[in-house]
Amino acid sequence: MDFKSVERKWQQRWEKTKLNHFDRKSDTQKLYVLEMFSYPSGAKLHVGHWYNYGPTDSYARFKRMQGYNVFQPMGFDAFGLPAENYAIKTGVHPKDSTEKNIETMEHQLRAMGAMFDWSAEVRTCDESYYKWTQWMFLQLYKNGLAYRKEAPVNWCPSCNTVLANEQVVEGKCERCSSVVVRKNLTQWFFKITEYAEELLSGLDGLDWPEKTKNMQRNWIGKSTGCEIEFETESGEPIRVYTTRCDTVFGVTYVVLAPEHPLARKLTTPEQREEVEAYILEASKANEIERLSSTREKTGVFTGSYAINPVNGNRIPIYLADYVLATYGTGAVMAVPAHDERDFAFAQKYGLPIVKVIEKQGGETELPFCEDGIVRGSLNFDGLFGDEARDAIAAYISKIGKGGKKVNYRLRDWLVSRQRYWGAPIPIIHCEKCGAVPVPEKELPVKLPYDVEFRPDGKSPLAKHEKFMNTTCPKCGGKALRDPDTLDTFVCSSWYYLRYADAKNDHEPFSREEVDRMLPVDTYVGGAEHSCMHLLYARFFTKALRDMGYLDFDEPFLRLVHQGVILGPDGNRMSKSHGNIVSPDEYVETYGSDAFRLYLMFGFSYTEGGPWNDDGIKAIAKFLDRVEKLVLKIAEYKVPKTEQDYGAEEKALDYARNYAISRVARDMEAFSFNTAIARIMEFVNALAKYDNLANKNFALIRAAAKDLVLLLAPCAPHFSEELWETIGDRGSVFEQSYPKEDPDALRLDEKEYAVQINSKIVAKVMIPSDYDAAKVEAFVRALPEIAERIEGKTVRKCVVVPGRLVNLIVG
RNA sequence: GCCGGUGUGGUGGAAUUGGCAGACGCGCUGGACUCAAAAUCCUGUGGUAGAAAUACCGUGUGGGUUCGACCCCCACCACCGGCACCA
Repeated sequence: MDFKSVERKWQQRWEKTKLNHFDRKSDTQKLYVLEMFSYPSGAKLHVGHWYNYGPTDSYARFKRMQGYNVFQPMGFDAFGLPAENYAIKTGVHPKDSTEKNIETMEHQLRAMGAMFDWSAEVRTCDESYYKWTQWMFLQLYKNGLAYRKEAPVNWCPSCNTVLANEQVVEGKCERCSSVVVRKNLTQWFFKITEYAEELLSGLDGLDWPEKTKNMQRNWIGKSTGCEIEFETESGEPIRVYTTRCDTVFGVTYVVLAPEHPLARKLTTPEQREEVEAYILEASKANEIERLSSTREKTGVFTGSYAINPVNGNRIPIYLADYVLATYGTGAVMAVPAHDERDFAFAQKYGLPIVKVIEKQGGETELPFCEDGIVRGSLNFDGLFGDEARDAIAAYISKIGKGGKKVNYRLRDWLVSRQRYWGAPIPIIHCEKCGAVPVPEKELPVKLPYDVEFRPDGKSPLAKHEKFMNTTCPKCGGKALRDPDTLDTFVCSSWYYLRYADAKNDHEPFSREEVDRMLPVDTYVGGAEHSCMHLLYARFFTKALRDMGYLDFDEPFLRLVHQGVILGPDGNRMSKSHGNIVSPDEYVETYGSDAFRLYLMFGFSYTEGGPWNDDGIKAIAKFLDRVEKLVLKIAEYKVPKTEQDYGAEEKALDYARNYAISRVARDMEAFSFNTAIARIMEFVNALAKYDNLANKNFALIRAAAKDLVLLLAPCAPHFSEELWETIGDRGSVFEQSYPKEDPDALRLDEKEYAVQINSKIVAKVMIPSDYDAAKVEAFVRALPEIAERIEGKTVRKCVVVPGRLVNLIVG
């Protein structure tokens, strides 16, 4: 088959007949199949895109043939850092390079022959899209879900610019190798923590990989503990959070994160110098370094003391960078006897270690960090674990020094970026009125084109006077725009909603459309988005629901992660490894159907693996074989008289129906490699039958038609072409997916493995309708079995219906 | 360091979830067609021993549970991925 002309022919025909356009008027059941949209950072589609989109498109086509009204849109996540970095390096404007990349990629996506509904295309960098991204920001702001606070950024003092984590290599700037420090800026946050509980509990009802749900659970990190207030001699109390309040009598010091607001206030004059040096040093350590547990604990004494509320002990206050400002209260009570980090720190700085928990029924070796029996803690002695924690928390609450507290590890989402290539934050800063939202009718706040985005200490937009200078919507006085842009995760947190109503120019989407089309039924994309994108999108959906813009709780009902295709050397494909495989040459040589089929057959979809093209020729051969066989069968004339239906016909019919049932099951499960294997088996059976001298033409023709239908989702152009020859009128994708005939799958006999003492000794056919007793009798009567068990007692007989008999003899 | 995942022939990968390990391919062996090659078709193909029937071994390693373990439990090894010292 000349795949090039065939691909062209059918792509044009699909386009003309609008085959891939979602039918909004139809009342058949909708099915929203979504692949994570492309990020056009590279100029071209890579194997990873193909691996995500090709097989998933086959799933979508399969569901369509099963009768669903399938919606499968595609778009581009077009804002982001790489385009800006590329611009800084080459001088090509991000808008120009991005638009060019999108053009190339869209062309390639169309050539893939997927059933994307391009009429719903979305590009996040278009004004018509980011206008509504800004609108989203304003809604969150109006509902108290967006706020400003100080937060540290990675700062390169030499480039005078903010760096992404990715741009910090071993604590140094990737461009100039200066040591990166952390610097506080006032930035916008979304209050995702307000939804922590629902984001956690909502996971239970989702058809997502258990692994991913666990990752999100850990990321949200709910814990139930106790907040405790420690008075200080300077008057300002320190609040700490602990999950081990049963150890509070063993507290021998308190530790604050170096960034803690009280850090400086609690420092005595004689400790000042040392503390300042430590705070500076801590600001240099990048987060990864700081989180390494092999790193030696460091800290510094503030000179101040706190009072342990339960026993009045006077304990020193330290700063140490093993305590994080972002978790809990940014301060911990240290119990060296029962916490490994505190133990190591106490040993290093010579702090007392007081044992207050004893191992139940054993020697207590310090640090002892498990639950145990409370000792040396007044009337709490003898209590154990949760019992002790409940009692002590209640006591702390009674004396007004805190109490039980649920804590989440999840932090609010920082959305400000000091960058150019993103959606401007629609806020105006007025000296009199403060932060004032841009009125909705003035959206979008357009991103100006003529901007100096080379790094020099300011957000690129801050240098654009025309952009910055404006008037305050409230008082009409002179005011400045927010110079920052939004994190691109904001853009991708609602795109799946926009697809439902992509051309709407007076609202982001109509409620009616979005409630009809959403939630997404099946979402397919990489596992690297488990914690960020997938959590942010869930947050947006819930927030929009609470504001009354939509009426469902979760955006993605089912989630599938495709695996990663590695380079042939087993490493992740990257320019630096020099192991990038381009899909283009394969598509050029073998055609898009063969390439897609190879991706589906050669890997376990959710596992991925190193690239290896050994099998791709075989796939092309397989398609040739199918073509020859089907075209040959298409020539057969079915006689008017009825034809024989004997054992061979029954075997073919079995193979056909077995394939139908298994392929459907495997396609549903994204187990594409086994689905294709079952189709291959069917082809083998069909070819075998075709070799017979006498054949039932009606049966073989019907079987060949089924073969084309089964193959259609996986090799769409190829199958359309064959269907035109052998099938009925119309597109193969307008046909129903074959349904298996249960009668044809019913076998009179089944092969049993016969075991004696769990070793296989024979294989034998046994009528399918035999019950366990009959099967046992049948097996024991077999001469070769009878001979083996003669004179021995059969102590037990295990029968697995349809599979196996195990005689235990002694 | 912690968390998660993976480990099956020469190779990509299957295994109805505790029931015949290695489906379906690739590669390789032998054969047919051909002067020959390619293409195509047929045959065999986990390892060891054996002419063969067959026997033994075999799912990273070592234990365990079970009539029966790639699958469940314990300990360990290797590789991959993620990371927030989470108090």
